[in-house]
Amino acid sequence: MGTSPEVEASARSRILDAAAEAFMRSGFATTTIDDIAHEVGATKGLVYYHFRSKFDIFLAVYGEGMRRVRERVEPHAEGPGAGRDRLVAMSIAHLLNLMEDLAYHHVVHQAVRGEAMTALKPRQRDALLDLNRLRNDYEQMFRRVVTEGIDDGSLRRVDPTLATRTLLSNLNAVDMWFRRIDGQTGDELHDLAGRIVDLLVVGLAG
Amino acid sequence: MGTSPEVEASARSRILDAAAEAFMRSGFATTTIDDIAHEVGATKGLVYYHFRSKFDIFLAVYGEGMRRVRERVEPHAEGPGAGRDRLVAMSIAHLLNLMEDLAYHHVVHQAVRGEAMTALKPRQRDALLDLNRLRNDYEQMFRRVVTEGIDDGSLRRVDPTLATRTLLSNLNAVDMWFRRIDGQTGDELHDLAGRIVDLLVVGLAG
DNA sequence: GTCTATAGCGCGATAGAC
DNA sequence: GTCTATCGCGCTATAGAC
Repeated sequence: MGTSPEVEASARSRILDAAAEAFMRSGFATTTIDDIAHEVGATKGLVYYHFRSKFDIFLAVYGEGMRRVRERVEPHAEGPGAGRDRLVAMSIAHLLNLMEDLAYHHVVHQAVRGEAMTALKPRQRDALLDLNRLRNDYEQMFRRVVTEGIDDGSLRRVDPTLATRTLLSNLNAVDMWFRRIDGQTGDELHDLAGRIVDLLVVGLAG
Repeated sequence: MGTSPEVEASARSRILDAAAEAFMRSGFATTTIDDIAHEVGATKGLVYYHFRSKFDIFLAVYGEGMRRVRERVEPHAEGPGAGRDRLVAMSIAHLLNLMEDLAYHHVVHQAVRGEAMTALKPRQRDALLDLNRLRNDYEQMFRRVVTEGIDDGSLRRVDPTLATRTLLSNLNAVDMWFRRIDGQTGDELHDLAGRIVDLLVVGLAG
């Protein structure tokens, strides 16, 4: 909501980007406010003008990351196709988001693992619970499509909860080893994502 | 190597157990030496008598965890069976170790993700590199069996590196949600492990 | 809005009693 | 071998200048 289009990113969003990078590199507990400020090219003062605490920054990154991945994956959940096809499309979209927005994804993953647990003020606790609810809804969306795939015969009869958990934690685990290489095209990323999803959907045995 | 059998666990191993639990609960960076000492029912003094630093404790837990999982999985890698069958046996053994030794497994997983990175002294750096080599050998053992499975026709033609990475990170991701329930029998754990491995090997689609 | 300076304290590590 | 006491650093967070 700036006054002119194409302006420089706001201080707030530059701080969020820097924090996401720093949290990915060092983890929440080890990252210092000075690290974040330094990455922005500023000092602590700026950071504390825009955010009340380190944990509030973490929450903001978590929220932004969830918003972005949902926006990208949700459209593929609906539609006329078979459950299996929709699940594949969602999974590829999830992976592309991971690859193109690695730092934010990494922070969401940290949050899901329950890292970054300091002593929370009530305000922060509520915000965290809200975000975790969003995250559960996201998983629930995958589980729904898995169930529909079983019902329409495009997936075999597996435990939907276990299968969804397995699928998502595997997609997320890609952030452990994936690092974007310079010059990698969108097509190459799409191909890699497709091969990973194929391993999960079709399995190792034919 | 105590002087009598069936003695109480040594102080050193009680500290390791306590540290593994604490690192699992709070992560390396957030865990304090006091936390560990408190869990042992002692004070800092004891801990620093047996270990030189917090990171040295982490390394010792990492090493012990790697030793245990290797000991349990390695025997299944050899033998006359098809690659696929050996891979399934190894994966189930890996999961059973995870479930029955959750805290140690959790710390190994943290180490593999590259958490716990403080400024390392040369001595610690060398020890860490040694352990990471052990860990790479462990993954290499899985990759070898995957390749053999492809060659003998029991697995389909996939990229062995990508497939192994996917398999292992998925097996490890189980530590995110698995919590041992009281009264769970060994058979129940074995059954759960089998269903997870089935999802990975056979896939979601038939 | 952004900076500098500093308060305040938690925690890793050490010294030394028992 | 285990405890108590304490040092000293590094970091979150705040106060106040510009």
